[in-house]
Amino acid sequence: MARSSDDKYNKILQAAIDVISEKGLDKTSISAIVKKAGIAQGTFYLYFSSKKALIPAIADNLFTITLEAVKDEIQGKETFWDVLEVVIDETFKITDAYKDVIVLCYSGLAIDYSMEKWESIYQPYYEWLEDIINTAIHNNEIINDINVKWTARTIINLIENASERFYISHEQDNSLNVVKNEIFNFIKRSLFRG
Amino acid sequence: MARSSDDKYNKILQAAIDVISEKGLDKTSISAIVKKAGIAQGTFYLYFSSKKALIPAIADNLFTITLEAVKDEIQGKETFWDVLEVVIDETFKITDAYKDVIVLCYSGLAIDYSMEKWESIYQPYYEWLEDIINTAIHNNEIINDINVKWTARTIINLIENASERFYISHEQDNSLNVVKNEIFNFIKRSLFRG
Amino acid sequence: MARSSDDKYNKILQAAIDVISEKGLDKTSISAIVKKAGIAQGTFYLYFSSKKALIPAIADNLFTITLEAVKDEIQGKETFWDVLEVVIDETFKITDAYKDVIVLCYSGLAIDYSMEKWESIYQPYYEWLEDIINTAIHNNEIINDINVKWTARTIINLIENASERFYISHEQDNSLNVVKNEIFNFIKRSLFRG
Amino acid sequence: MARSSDDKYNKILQAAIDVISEKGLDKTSISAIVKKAGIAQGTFYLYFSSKKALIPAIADNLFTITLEAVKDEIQGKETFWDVLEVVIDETFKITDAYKDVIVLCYSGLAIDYSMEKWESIYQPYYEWLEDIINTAIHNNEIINDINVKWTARTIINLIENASERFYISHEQDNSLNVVKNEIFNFIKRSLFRG
DNA sequence: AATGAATGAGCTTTCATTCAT
DNA sequence: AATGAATGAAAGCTCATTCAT
Repeated sequence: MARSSDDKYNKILQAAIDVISEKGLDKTSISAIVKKAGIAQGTFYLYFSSKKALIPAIADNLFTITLEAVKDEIQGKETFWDVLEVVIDETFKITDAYKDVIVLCYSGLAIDYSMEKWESIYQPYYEWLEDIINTAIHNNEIINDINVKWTARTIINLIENASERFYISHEQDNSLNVVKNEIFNFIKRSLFRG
Repeated sequence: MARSSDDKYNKILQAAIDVISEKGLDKTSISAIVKKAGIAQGTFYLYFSSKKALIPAIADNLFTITLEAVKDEIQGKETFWDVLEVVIDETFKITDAYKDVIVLCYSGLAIDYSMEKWESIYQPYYEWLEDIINTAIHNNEIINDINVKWTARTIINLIENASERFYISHEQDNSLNVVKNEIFNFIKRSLFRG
Repeated sequence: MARSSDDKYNKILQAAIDVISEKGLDKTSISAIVKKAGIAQGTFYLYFSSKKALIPAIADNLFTITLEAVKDEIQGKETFWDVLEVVIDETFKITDAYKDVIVLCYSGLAIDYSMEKWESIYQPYYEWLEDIINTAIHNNEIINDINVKWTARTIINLIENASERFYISHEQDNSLNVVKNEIFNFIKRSLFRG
Repeated sequence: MARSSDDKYNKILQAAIDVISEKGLDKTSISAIVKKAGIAQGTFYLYFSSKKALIPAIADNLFTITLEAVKDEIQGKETFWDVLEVVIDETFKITDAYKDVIVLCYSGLAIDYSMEKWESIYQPYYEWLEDIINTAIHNNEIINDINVKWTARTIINLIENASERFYISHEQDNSLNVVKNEIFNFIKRSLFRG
């Protein structure tokens, strides 16, 4: 949904991400955002209807980045397991890079109970993985008595949670590679068609 | 941590849960809480240092309830898989009952980056499940080449996420039982020692 | 420092002086000031960073008035003693007119131990009198074995205290003229070069 | 007025002086005072009718100390000029020791416009100096065409202000002795019967 | 489209004081 | 006399939003 053509829209969005990452959502004022963006107070409202409208926009931006990164990386990968590895790698990478923004998204999530908006943002990501899974089933790479929709969502959640526990909750008893391996195997054992 | 002996502490806590569940954290004022609790504005601050201090207390309360419910239900269950079923059942039950509070906890999570507090609240739950897993490994019920700590956390996250997607995100394409089954099997396939 | 061009700044300052004079600093709320000034609550904070920031501004305003009044009146006066008389006259006049504000300044003085600010406000007044004294020494009107800086400060304090005792502490056993005379002579006896 | 027999009264008074000296009047709460005094919140009100009632009590305490110190030191001094020297010495000494309390008294001065109370506290000090001056006139040490009451007040104010400028406003261009000398001579030149 | 001064509702928090024990 | 939990009024300040320019 990003109006990438519009200079100011993105300037504001980036300024918002920067300031909120640093200060947290609550302590971030519009005035701090516009100051960083180098625009006037009132101009903000020409591009966003309210402060709350920032959050879905930020989340949307984040998911676009994630999905694009994943799609980029899977070029040439053939098996489902290669794709899974890429998804894990990229999710960890992006979680590390955007941890503050992710936390913000969680807090934004609670505002207005805007779950629907949330779901619609995730939608393309879910659907993309559903396709991948269906292909894998078709190719006899993975078992077929699963609910594809539910499994796509579960896998994404699983990986996201693991990476958040690693980078945000600092649950770092194990090295990055150990954790990535653990999650890869956890999923593989569950889905692999032996 | 629950000072169940302290009348007023719990009165405030319950009022806070009620009001926040209804209105959301942002739109909940202390004055609404104290009004519901039937105490004076200042009295709130004798029991909680600030509005933010409510959130860990509420979360703590929620986890105490969950863990107690689980422990209650597993009386007499023998196998790991029975226990897993109970954990799934209870998690879904409590997610349903406390969905508003759970959302609030997520948003609270972002305030002050208080991840440490968060972790310490989950800790007993994690440790309890680690014990269960270790026993299951010992009994040859599940495979043994897993990282127990990481797996305990992952299972809990997995189940919580599934139930939240079901009750909070209203991802209800499938019936409750189908979903519960799906998650049970997802985990079982991954851990079962055939 | 008076931004006489700025309409609102002065409107607030005047309203603050009025309200504080009437009610005292402690019992004066910002809301009373803005009400009197005919502006919104938030507007106050566009011009003053806090309630406390009013006090130096008020004091500054008061001193500017005093010094200007004195300078106005000494036009054409030739001797040091004529000038001293004017200083006494004007100090008493202004003390009478602004007694409430002066009391407020004393109390404000204690807030934040902001003595430095205080000193910098007095500075131009002190320096002006130092010049007068130096000229008087040069003209052989007064003795020359004094510390000019210290003496300037002392004379101003002496006169201010006398007028405050008269108008604020109501130490009015003697008529205004008697008191003025007493102080004039006290100083003259001390400094006159016979 | 000091109920020196009453243990708790003085314990509170001393705690108040300590806390207020450190934090300033505004930021000092009764709760901090009672905590320091080691008594209960309510007990404060058995000895002082309100927070404001503290200030005259503190001031009274300060003046009692000052006057006693002066009286102590003038034992055996014969001339008015010896006494004047003692008054200067002791005033500077006490100003240095109690600067924070003095500042507090200034700010308290503005509360309630309680000038009358103020005057009554100073009264014994003023009267004591009037007696000294009358004796000096009688002994032909100083000139006789002065208003004794006014002069007593003026001398005390003069010395107090000089010492406050020195210790509180840090007007320390000159050494302590230079300043003391300056003030002694300023007064002597004004009053000496040559 | 862009500005930024002005708005004013509404919040959290403090704290002097009370009173039942 | 002493306590200290409870009170609740009161106030400073913030900040999302508006609107005249």
